[in-house]
Amino acid sequence: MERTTRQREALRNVIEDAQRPLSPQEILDGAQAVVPGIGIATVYRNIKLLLDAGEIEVVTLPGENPRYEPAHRAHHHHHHFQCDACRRVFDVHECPGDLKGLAPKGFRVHRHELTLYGLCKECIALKRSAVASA
Amino acid sequence: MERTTRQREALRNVIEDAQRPLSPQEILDGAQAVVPGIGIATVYRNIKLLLDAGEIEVVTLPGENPRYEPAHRAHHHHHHFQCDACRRVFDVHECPGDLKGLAPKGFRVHRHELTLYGLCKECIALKRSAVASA
DNA sequence: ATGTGTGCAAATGATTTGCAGGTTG
DNA sequence: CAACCTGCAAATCATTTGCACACAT
Repeated sequence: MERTTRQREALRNVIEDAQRPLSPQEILDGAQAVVPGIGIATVYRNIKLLLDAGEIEVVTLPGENPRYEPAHRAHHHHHHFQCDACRRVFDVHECPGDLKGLAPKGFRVHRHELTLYGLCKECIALKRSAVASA
Repeated sequence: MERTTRQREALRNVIEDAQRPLSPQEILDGAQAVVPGIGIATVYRNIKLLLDAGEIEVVTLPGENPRYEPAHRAHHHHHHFQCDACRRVFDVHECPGDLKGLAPKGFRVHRHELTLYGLCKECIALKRSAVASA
């Protein structure tokens, strides 16, 4: 049965309080403040536990190391938008829908992942003011 | 100046002849058949060279190590399919089309990446024969 | 007390780099 | 023969695992 430890509680809180998906190292950094001496191995072990328990979810974008966020914040089926300027990632709740027809014949499609790239609202505004002040 | 070596030629051919993006290890395996003794370091060094030369392009899927494919094949807009069983990656030439409407309002979408997941033809066949022999 | 959890360090797996010797132009 | 290349092994980087000890229940 799963036990309650200072380390696990600290890790849970760090992930919960973050306003964005965190990398294992970022999670460790946050937990160090509460439980000095906590090790990176404990972070990885608990990430796995929390994933299995369905408390957190992994966010994997192409070419980037995995990050983790609370499951309740990640909800149901959704996609991501990454800003080419600020690199931040936003949730996209729209979905193109059924894509099973796209695969080569004979293949079976179970699910899909979509990442949109471009400029977020804020970076568009920043660019506009930069041009204006030029 | 860049020189012509058996190793480099072999690597180029393996990548060119493949019908799908290859991992460094897959490239090495293919090249071993032509140049026994070729090492993984040579594969990585030449991948970097070919990337800089614009001959090949990187394919990065969420949570996966990079794979490489010839630039002329990558230049056509396309997507990827990854088999949940054998983990191999295949090109998908179909595209759902315009996805600009999916992003939050105020965002500008420049491009998108789509990855389909499921079972490839071969793994479906393997599963079928496994069931048959059970 | 009993088994889970933790820290440390060694083990992985992927990729990079230093070095000494081999090959190309 | 000078510069470029290669193979090997050691070095990184991120992540995993073995072990002995600590701790929750």
